[in-house]
Amino acid sequence: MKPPCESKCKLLSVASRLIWENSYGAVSVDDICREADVRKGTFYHFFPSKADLTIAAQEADWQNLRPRLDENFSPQTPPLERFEKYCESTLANQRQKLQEFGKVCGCPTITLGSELSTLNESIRLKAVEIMDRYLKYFESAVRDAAVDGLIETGDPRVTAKAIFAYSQGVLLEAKIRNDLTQLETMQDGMFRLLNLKPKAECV
Amino acid sequence: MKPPCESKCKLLSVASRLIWENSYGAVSVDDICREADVRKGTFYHFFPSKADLTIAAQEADWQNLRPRLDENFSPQTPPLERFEKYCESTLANQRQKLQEFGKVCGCPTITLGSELSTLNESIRLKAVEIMDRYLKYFESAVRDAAVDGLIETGDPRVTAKAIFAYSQGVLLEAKIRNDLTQLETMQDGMFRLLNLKPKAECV
DNA sequence: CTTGCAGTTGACTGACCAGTCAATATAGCT
DNA sequence: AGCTATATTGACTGGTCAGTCAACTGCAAG
Repeated sequence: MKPPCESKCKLLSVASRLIWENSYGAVSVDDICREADVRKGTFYHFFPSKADLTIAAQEADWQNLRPRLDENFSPQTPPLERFEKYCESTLANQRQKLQEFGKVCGCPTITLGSELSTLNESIRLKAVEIMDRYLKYFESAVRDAAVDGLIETGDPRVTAKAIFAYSQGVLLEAKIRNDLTQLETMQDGMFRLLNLKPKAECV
Repeated sequence: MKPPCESKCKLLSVASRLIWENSYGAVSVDDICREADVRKGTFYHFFPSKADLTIAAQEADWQNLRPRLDENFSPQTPPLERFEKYCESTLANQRQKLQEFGKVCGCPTITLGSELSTLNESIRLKAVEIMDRYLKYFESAVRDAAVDGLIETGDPRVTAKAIFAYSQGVLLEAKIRNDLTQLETMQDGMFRLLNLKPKAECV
């Protein structure tokens, strides 16, 4: 028998990758099993359904991503610089995927949420949960920027949501156009949405 | 025999609606035929494949949408007001769909493009084509606003792309959250992205 | 009246779908 | 060694998938 978790972990990572590269609907349980080199019975030993595996894979993705976000949005970093770092690491991530897979794949969570929001309530809720986790980083950065007097104040949550929506829109555009150029200048739009005070010469 | 185009048009409108409400992957040719009350042979008499029907349905959707956009973005309307009108009509459209279907469905083109950008090149290209048509409205409104001295100038195309990406991000967020509240304040973010001159008291 | 043709039908194909299950294997524990 | 949990297998089900096809229909032009 393989070391504990090997089959389960392999299923999670293969599913995560295949769904990211293709779509939920286009990836079958058989596809996932084949690439994970695991038989179907094993799949259903660990996961009650394809949708449950998908939710677990989303959570695993988040856990893998979190250290990067914790670093980008560290309270040790000046607030505006956090957005800068986030834009850079997002671009780097998409660039790497493009290089190894040949296509811009966008954000796995939002792509999946978009495909299934009307079809599978538990997957939709998982996407919302992860979106809200992102939002915490954005919101605290906006709040810290306001405290530092860098931006015209307003409801930080509203501003954070606008910036997040914008970033997801840019990512989606990049995915559909299969072209990263707009992602390279994403920071400009974020700063406009922040309503930077004129005197602020940061960046 | 039915009047000419009846079967073909029914297939287009049913496909458009089903794919909008569900997803490309979740809607089968059989589903479309059943709801259009047309037999499968008829389907394949008019369309060589499911993907071809989908592309034709996207084009038909655009043709139906165009008069609304032409009105929203009429050069007769002051430039900033055009964005205002666009936000209002988009919100109204989503609200109506939510009321009759029970779920926020977002933008059909972008949702489809997001699902299939890595899987079907011709559908991806159709989505890009339609996105570029949207962009023309946005870009000319930005340019007109600059000429009127309402905004800090910059490359109008870049600004238009940012506003478009933002609007799509907000729509996507609304779809995934199944909640229209952020869509109600979309105009604020657009105006921030426009870099309105301080003196501009429009709106 | 007949010939042609776009539109329509329904039965068909073979592949694939998600999910099931009883049998088997292996690990750690006593 | 024997027991029990968990892990694994591979064959199986019934349904659905996209797409095919030969035959049929009714209209219109010659």
